Formats: sequence, structure tokens, C-alpha cells
Amino acid sequence: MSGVRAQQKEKTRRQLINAALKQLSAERSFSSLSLREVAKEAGLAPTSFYRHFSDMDELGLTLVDEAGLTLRQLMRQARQRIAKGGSVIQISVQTFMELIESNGNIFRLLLRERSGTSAAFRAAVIREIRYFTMELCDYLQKANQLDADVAYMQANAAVTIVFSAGSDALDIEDKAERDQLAQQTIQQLRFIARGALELSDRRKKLRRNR
Amino acid sequence: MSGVRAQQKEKTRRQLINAALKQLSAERSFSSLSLREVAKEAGLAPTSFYRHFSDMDELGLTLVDEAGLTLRQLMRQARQRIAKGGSVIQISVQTFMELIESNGNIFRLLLRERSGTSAAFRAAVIREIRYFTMELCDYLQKANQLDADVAYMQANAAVTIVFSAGSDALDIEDKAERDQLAQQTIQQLRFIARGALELSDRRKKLRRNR
DNA sequence: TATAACAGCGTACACGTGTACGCTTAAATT
DNA sequence: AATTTAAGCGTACACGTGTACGCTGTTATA
Repeated sequence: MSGVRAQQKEKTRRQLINAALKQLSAERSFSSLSLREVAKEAGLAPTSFYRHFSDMDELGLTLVDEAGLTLRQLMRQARQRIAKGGSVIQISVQTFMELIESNGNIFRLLLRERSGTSAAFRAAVIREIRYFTMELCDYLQKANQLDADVAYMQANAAVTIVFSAGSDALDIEDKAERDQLAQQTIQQLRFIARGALELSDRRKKLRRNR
Repeated sequence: MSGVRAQQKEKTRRQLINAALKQLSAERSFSSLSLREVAKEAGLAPTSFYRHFSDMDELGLTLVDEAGLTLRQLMRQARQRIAKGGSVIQISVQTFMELIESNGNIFRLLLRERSGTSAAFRAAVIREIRYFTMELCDYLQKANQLDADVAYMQANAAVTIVFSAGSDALDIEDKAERDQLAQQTIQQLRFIARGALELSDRRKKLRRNR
């Protein structure tokens, strides 16, 4: 049981994953990739693909998992930076934008499959994004003493805005323009935060006067 | 030049458009439609397709135009209702949700092609949405006396939130759930409006004290 | 050392695709 | 009335697709 074999298998599995990831781009969606193309890019015979995935769909779901992992990495990194002090919103947006720059394709996958054509994919993507949202919701609730529903609405709106901005950022090559987009996004998140806090305060006053 | 011929041509052209629209659904994206399928659905021989569009892409762009038209219809309708009094945000969201219910497929097209695979499509969709955003921006600027940049950020955020909610609504069949989503969206838009107004006020004070 | 497991390959097949080409037939033009 | 125009059809082709099947060579097990 030395594992030479299993090791090799894992390696070509990664080659398939990377091949698919590489072929994703602005002009190429996952659903437009063919099994043959991916196998070829990975240096495999088409039929060997089946030794690793039963389907292109299965590969796709694996990629979504990969994307979820990246998202969690993002959260960890942002938390670390926040712990060192600074504006929470600014740091979060900046970290997110860096992620998009270095992992454009995997982020594109999330965006496309979110409103994509396969129910399984959509469900998987939505799950990842929901996890992300919930994590943020928790943080907001504790940090700002918000009611659960207010925190959720804020988190949900914030994630929507940030993901949308990320999608736009993917189409911008000019750095100055991207920075401007980031600034705008930060301001929009502040709008939302402000509104949420205000509702929360109003409710608190109402409770006190009862 | 009675136009019997041109009339007939226009009719089958519409049949092609409607055929494509009909085949769009949660499980079927435009890019996954084939020329042959659309022609068949329209009751045409595959090769006759070319008498009307040189490409599936050309048909697609026509559909995006159609969607833009629908969007403008929406704005008109919302304005009429608003003129009769009531909460602007509430009426807008409600009108939007009605549109989605009755024109799900065309709205899906917009959502999908926005982050889709064809540069031409993306550009066309972005143009339509930008128009929509600018219209809202104008309104906000005048109605709330906002600075141009603040109004734009609010409009942009609002449109993002509403479109995202629309996308979610497409996957919900339960009416009560959809209503809840609408309520949440309304609240989120109020957050944003609140934040924008607050920034605007702060700026005004700053100017006064100069 | 003999045997089983299994990753990877090549061949082969049926199927759906876009589209070139020429024909028919009815409307439009002369 | 004679001629031109053009919408729609059928045939035909080359191409890319997923995948079934059997073979080979190497690794793991007994």
C-alpha cells in the first residue's frame, strides 16, 4: 500500500481540474467546455476522463467546491487583516478585489453558474454563497448588536453588491478604473451599513418606550 | 408594393423570436439553443433561418433589444403608479416583481448574458441596464437633491439589488416566499436610500460651514 | 512469484451541429 | 403578360460530440 498508484491518480485528477480551470475565461463558460477538450488539455485520451469523473457535471461540481474553498480562504485572510486594525469595509473590499485579480476564472465560474443552466450547479453555488453570507451575518450581528433579520438583510445586500462589483471588475483592465470601482463599492456598502444601523436604532428606541 | 410579402416575412421573423423565447427556461440558456431547434420550433426548415438572421448571435441581440423594450415598459408603468401616490420604493419593487412573473424568460436572458460568454451580448445587456440605471439616477438626483455621484452610487446599488432579487425570485414558486423576498428587497433599498441621504446631508453641512 | 486490479489508450459508432447549394413557388416589378 | 426577386425546402457534407468496448502495462495484493 505504498500509494504510488493513488498518488499518480490524484495527480492526473488535478491535471483535469486545472485543465478545465485554464480553459475558463471571459469567452468560455464551463458548460461550453467539452469532455474531449478538457481531456486533451490535460494530456489524456478522451475515454480516460471517466477514470476520474463520471461526467462533466461531476467535474463542474468539484470546481464549485474549489471555488468555495477559495472563498473561505478569502474570509480568513480578510479577518486576519481586520484584526490588525483599519476600516472593516475597506479591507474586505480590497481583499475581495485581490482575490478576483488572482483567481478570475474560478470566480467567473461562481458568477456564471449562479444563474446558470444546471440545477445542481446553481444549488451548489448558492450554497457556497449562502455560507459566505451567513458568516458575514454572524459577524455583523455580534459586532454591531443588530437584530438577526436586520443583520441578514445587511449581509445579503452587501454580498450582492460585492459580487456584482467583482463581476464588473473582471471586465476592467485599467487599474485606475478598478480602484474607482472599489471606492464606489466601499461607499455603497457604507450606505447599507448606515441604513441597517439606523433601523436598528429606531427599533431600540421603540422598545425602550414601551 | 402592397407588402403582403414583407408582412409574411415579418410574421415568420416573429415566430423565430418567439420560438427562441419559448425555449429559454431555467434549464436552457440561449447559448445552448441550436439554430436547428429554434427553426424547428418555429416550423421552419433549418436553412430558412438564414433568410431572417445571419447567425444565432444576431437573433440573440434582437432578444436583448426586446428585453430592453420590456425594461422601458416597466419604467413607464412604475412611473404611472408612482404618480398616483404611495411609497416609491415599494411600488417599484412590486412592479418589477410583476414583470418577472410575466416575463420570466426574457429577464433570465438578461441575467445570464450579463455575465455570459459573448462579448457582444454582454455589451448589449450592460447598455440596457446602464440606461435603466441612468434613468433612476436622474430621478433620484432631482427628487432628493443629491449630488450626481451620490445619486449614481445609490442608483447603481439599487439596480444591482433589485436585479439580484429578481434572479432569486425566478427560482421561487411559493408566493408567500416571493412576497417575503420583495419585502426584504424593499428594506434593503431603504437602507441604501438612507445611507445616500445621510452622506448628502453631511456634505451639505460641510459646505455651509466653509 | 502468481494473480488481481486498474489507469490509460485506440477504435468505432451513432448523433446533432452549422451551412453550402440548387430547386420551387408565389409575390413584386417591369 | 413576362420577368425578376426572394422566402422556404430538401439534400448533402464535414465536423465535433459522448461513450461503449477491449487491449496493454504497471502496481498492488495474495
